[in-house]
Amino acid sequence: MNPAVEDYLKMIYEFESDRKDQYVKNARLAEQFGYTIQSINEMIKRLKGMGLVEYKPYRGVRLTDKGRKEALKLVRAHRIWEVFLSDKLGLPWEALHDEAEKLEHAVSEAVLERLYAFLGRPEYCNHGNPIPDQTGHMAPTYKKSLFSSSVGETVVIKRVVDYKPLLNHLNKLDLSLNDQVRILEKDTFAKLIKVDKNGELITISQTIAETIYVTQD
Amino acid sequence: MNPAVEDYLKMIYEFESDRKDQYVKNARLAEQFGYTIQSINEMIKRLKGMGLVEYKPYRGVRLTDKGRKEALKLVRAHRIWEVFLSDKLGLPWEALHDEAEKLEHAVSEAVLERLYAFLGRPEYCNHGNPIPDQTGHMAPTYKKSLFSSSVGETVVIKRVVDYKPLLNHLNKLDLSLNDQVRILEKDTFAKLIKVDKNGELITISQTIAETIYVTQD
DNA sequence: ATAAAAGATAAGGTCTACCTTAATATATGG
DNA sequence: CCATATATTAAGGTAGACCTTATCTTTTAT
Repeated sequence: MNPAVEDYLKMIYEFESDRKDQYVKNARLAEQFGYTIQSINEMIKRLKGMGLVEYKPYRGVRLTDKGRKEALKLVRAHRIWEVFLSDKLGLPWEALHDEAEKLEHAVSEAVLERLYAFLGRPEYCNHGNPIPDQTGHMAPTYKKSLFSSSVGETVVIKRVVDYKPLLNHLNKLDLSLNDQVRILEKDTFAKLIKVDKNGELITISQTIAETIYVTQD
Repeated sequence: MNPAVEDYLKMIYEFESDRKDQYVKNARLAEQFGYTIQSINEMIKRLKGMGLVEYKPYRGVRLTDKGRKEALKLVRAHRIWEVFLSDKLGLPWEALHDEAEKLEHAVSEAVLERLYAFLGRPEYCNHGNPIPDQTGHMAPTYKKSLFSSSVGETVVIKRVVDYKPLLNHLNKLDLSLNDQVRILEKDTFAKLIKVDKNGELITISQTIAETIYVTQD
């Protein structure tokens, strides 16, 4: 279980859970990693040999139970490190992902459990993604997007997609996790949504508002 | 600067500073890593190509300033992680080394500086080794061994060699960093030293007592 | 139904960091 | 000062994880 293998498992896991694809296409992995499809194919064979994925030509790849278990460990490590980096070291949220990406491969389960306890067993990371426990269970994922909210509603930002350019953009808009906003106006033609945050008017494009998840307050 | 290269630099650094060898012999590196001399030779050539070491056949290898700077970064990262693992997560000292070994390669300088500040800028790690600052400067290394102390002296344990079997042995003897002991008896023929720790009589072999460093109280 | 697009496989290449076996050079001790 | 032990170099090999070019197969869309 080296870092390369681990990265593949995590990526496949994220695709599976993200869009509920039955099978993840090799081409999508290639695109995401920036590798050629041939490299992906080779690696998939290796993963299959290790019993971590099942693979159907022209269909794609899917995690086995064993593979999913491994992927969850990584997701868990990643999110726990994000909480540490943010809560204890004060790293800005756009920097968390890349640093956690390195740390997640560098820690034994024993240390991870201690770190988890040290952080107070958080349920969510600093982008609002749930942290699986040792058995793989996790709190629900917020699924209601900001753009799907109705005018007049007051909502709280609970999850954002962990993608650096997006996070930088949200910084510019002065939007963070747990911010409360009220929907003032939604223009489905102009593809814009206008919200109020403590008297401040913030205009957000539909594309961006669809990557922000909220709860009704 | 991949992990393999980093491990070599750190090892060479440790040999250089440990025994003040002018040049580190390839064979010693081979022995320490458990690799063949040929592998060492290849890697040394790579390191030389990167300008990290100078190499004289039949003499050995020595860090260049650039190499030493890199090695110090690693030593620093290693020791800072040890403090974190011990002070914040409560890991026993015999487990620190192996975990820190993985973490030291997985962290950017920016995060390391934040971690260092979070820990209160410690001067020494939990085996008593000094932590270099960003410029490479560090507090003095304790050099007086327990075995070199005289009968009747009261000393404090300030540094131990970071070697797991030794640390396990010290655990069994109930000896830790910052323990105060009084030398009761030193038998250079039997190669034993007897000390008193809070009324407890502890017998230590010369070999072990030479890996424990103290200050006079 | 078939052509174009998408996907898979095959063959051969690179680089890193290891390995082994064999030949050669140097150092040093008697 | 020369033999032996030690150290170095050379040549060729492996596995992992990537690459390219070229061929072949399946899906899907008209």
